[in-house]
Amino acid sequence: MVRTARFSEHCFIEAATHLVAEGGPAAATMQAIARRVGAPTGSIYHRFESRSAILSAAWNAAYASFTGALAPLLREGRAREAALAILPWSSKDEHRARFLLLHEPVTLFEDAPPPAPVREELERLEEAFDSAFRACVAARGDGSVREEELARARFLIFDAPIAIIRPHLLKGGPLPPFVERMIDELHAGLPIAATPDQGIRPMAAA
Amino acid sequence: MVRTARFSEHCFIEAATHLVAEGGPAAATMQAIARRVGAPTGSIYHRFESRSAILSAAWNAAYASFTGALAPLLREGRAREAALAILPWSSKDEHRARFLLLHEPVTLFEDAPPPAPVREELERLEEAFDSAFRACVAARGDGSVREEELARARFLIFDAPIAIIRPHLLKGGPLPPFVERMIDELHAGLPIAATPDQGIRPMAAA
DNA sequence: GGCGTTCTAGAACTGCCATTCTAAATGGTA
DNA sequence: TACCATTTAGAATGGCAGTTCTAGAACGCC
Repeated sequence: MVRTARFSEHCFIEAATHLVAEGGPAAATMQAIARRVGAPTGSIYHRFESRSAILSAAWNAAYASFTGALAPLLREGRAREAALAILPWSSKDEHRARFLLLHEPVTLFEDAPPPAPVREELERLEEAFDSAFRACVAARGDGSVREEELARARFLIFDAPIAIIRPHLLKGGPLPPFVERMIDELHAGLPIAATPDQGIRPMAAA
Repeated sequence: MVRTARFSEHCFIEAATHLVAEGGPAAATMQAIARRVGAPTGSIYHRFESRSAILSAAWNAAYASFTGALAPLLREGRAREAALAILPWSSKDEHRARFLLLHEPVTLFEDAPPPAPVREELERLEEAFDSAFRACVAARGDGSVREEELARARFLIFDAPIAIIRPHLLKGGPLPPFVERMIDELHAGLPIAATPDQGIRPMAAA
């Protein structure tokens, strides 16, 4: 067609991801993103209609990468491996992990809501991830999925591993070796299938 | 002395806490805080030297309230009760819980660092909390404190309960009853004292 | 090889927000 | 009662960041 682009959508997303990972959402100003890429600020608007569009696109990319690593394992019912998958994923590129795991979306999009198509894509990603969880839980029990078991699975496979590595992401540097053991023991000690009514300890009834 | 103040330090902190809890850090502009209190914007500067001063003061207050509820239990070695203490604390006032548990400090203070005295107070609070953890871990073992055990204790008592209730804080509304059981079983299944080398399962060695 | 489309390039605009400033009000004290 | 430190009150300021605008450059097609 016409003039070849020097700057791709991808490189703007990459720059935004790095900036947020290193300095928080406020560090990812349009000028900072442009400066990092070496482009004029105006060029960003040829790819993204607004700041929240580029930030939410970066969020979607990171979320898709993460859930894409876990979902296949979940669908096979391999909960433990799925929980451990966060380790290679987060060390593969630390910036994306810091971006995704250290910031709530609400802190990114509070000024302006992201455009509809990007928001819809995130909803699709979340639904796909949710259905993978349901498949995992169903595979482990009698096929039915109770809310409590779903919450347990999400905690064991998603939130707990994140909580385990989060302090080390904040400090920076490599993950200590014992985080793998913690995730492992967590799965050995807390089953996804909720024990219906017998408290583990007498005091637990409370 | 002189003219009596209509607006206290406390009510500005309260307003800032609510605004962040409801709409994220960017919602807590100086004018929004003032409007919520019914004061002119200038009045805030008679109590706080800057925006990051008031936000960090609010952070310190919430952090002190939370750690103050846990520390006494920790020092007595009552890890399970400490882990469960987050439940009454967070339902006592949901706004402070949302403020503290849903936002990393980095997203609050990224524009300007908080003034030195407030930062130092936070360091004191963090040290006190850390020492309570060390006391708890020491009380449960032979008195020595290994890094791994400290990390386990922080996860079991602090990060994991937060991770368990976070999804429900994000959605809003009351906590489902099974979160208490999850925290309980977590402590029954994953001991603070690290099992030195015997994997729980054969595959765990990895 | 001109032409139109798409891009770069960067200056200009707009609005918002933290902060400051000036003036008026207040109320205990001397 | 007069004083004056402190506060209210709210307008003014200054800067920054998102967004838009204008001009010019590059490339592939007809």
